[in-house]
Amino acid sequence: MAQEDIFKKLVSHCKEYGYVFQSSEIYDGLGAVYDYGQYGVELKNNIKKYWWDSMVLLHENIVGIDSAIFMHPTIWKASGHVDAFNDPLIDNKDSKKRYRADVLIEEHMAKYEDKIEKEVEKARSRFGESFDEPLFRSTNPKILEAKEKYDALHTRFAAAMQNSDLNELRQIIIDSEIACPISGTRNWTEVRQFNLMFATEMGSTSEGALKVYLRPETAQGIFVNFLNVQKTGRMRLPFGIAQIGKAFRNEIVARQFIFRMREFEQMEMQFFVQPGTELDWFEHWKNLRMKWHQALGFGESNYRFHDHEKLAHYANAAADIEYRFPFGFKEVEGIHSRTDFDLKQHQEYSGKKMQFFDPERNESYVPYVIETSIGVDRMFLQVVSASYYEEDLTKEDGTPDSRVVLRLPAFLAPVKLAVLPLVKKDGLPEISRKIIDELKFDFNCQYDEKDSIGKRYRRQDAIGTPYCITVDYQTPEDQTVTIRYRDSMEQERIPVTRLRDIIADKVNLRELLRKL
RNA sequence: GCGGGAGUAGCUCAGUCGGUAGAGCAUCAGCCUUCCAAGCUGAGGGUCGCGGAUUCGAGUUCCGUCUCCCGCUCCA
Repeated sequence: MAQEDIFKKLVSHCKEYGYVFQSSEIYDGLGAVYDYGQYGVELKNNIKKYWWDSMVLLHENIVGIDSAIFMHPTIWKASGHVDAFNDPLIDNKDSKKRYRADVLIEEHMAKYEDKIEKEVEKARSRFGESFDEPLFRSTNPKILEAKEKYDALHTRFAAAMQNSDLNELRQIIIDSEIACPISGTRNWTEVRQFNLMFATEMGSTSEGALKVYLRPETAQGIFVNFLNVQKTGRMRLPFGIAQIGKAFRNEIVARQFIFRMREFEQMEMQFFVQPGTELDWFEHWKNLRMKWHQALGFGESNYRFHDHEKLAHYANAAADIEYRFPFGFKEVEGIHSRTDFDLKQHQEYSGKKMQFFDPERNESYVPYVIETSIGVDRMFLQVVSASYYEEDLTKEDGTPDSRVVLRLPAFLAPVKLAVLPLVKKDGLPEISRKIIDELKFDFNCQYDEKDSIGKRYRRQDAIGTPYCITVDYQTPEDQTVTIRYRDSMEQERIPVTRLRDIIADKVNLRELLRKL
């Protein structure tokens, strides 16, 4: 089956079985916003627990926080989000390609610079030893002409950017005769501004209200609490702060189901280190995070690193962990060496010293930061796509059969076990209820007595329940039940009294964490 | 935003030339009692995405609009 079809099936499976619903569906939906259903929320919580425990439980030098979504607006000036994420975009009508208007102009300016350098090189080889480069640069007419054009363009461009003058940006592109690299035409649309951040107002009256943003990333909540946590927790470098929380971004186009949403959830950990050691720690976290993914057993070949060539303004190294989704390898997690950029910015904007006194070195400095940042929703999609199987089976009588099964790792499964009376009479339902009453304190259980036993097994397969306990006529005689395994469909007979221990052992997170 | 595709029951879809809504599965109740979906009987569920136009009459034709899916740029 085509990958795209599988993805479509997966999306409707998520809806049909209560994992993910379109937001505001009865009102025609709200673009790129989704709700998690009764099973989705359980799976999501389990994913978050796996991450949280792998950070906070396993590392004595990592602690968690939960910072507010609203933050002082200056934080986003300091972080660069206010400026860096208001990209002016322009489309070429012929090639249908979209570009950042500022990048187009910058690339055009770079051409003038190239031209100048080429002239210098040419002259250098012509004059040899006697070449006076500064003199040449300041007198050669070709260079002066290029330089003049460059300067004029630069001045105009800088002014336009400063004033956020979108019409002027478009005019610069037209006046500079910049053509689309694909179509070669100059058939451009208007320049439009795309705001990454959601703005709202804080204050009960409109006058005097403070314009605040819904955070576009959770990281800044960690940075601005760096001193609080370091001091109150008596933390010493290296140490980390973990956080799980919602973030909001106005995506230009937001699609591919829950892969790219306007409201999404992040699991971020900022690890503060001594300057100079950051690249070692970067490698360390890259590998550890990859291990965390692979411990789920979805197949090592379905993961890869993608090292960034082009780095963000705050980073000196960056890599993504990509997973092979039905629609291709896509980024699930980013590991970034953020240098001391963020803390330094906050130090400057807030006037507070964002430093750590290192007793060994007997000096204070701004720590460097390694960030691991994973999207909960993307992780959710990874887990679901890795677990979704349409199986062809053969019945005992040889006729073909099929089933849809979510092979979720037992720890992540929303429902751990279903207790099913073989038939709906002769006291079997009562025994089943009693078993659930014992187990419901430990596990998410389900009871089902409707339809044939086979149908009930299939229903549990579809939501990914790893274990089905069946109460049959032998149960009242010797207090045993059968446990049926979702993946193999095989059954074992075990005493009712051992159920709790056996299941607890299988759904425990411990074994997973031990692999890290 | 631009281009392409699609909206009819919870799901998958049919619906002829314009004549007032249909199937399978699912759900619920009952029967049956059976260890791997699709046995029997019955029931509930639809302003056909929304608005307008044409018409005696629109799920069907026309116009507008909204939403979803796919591709292009950004990112978790």
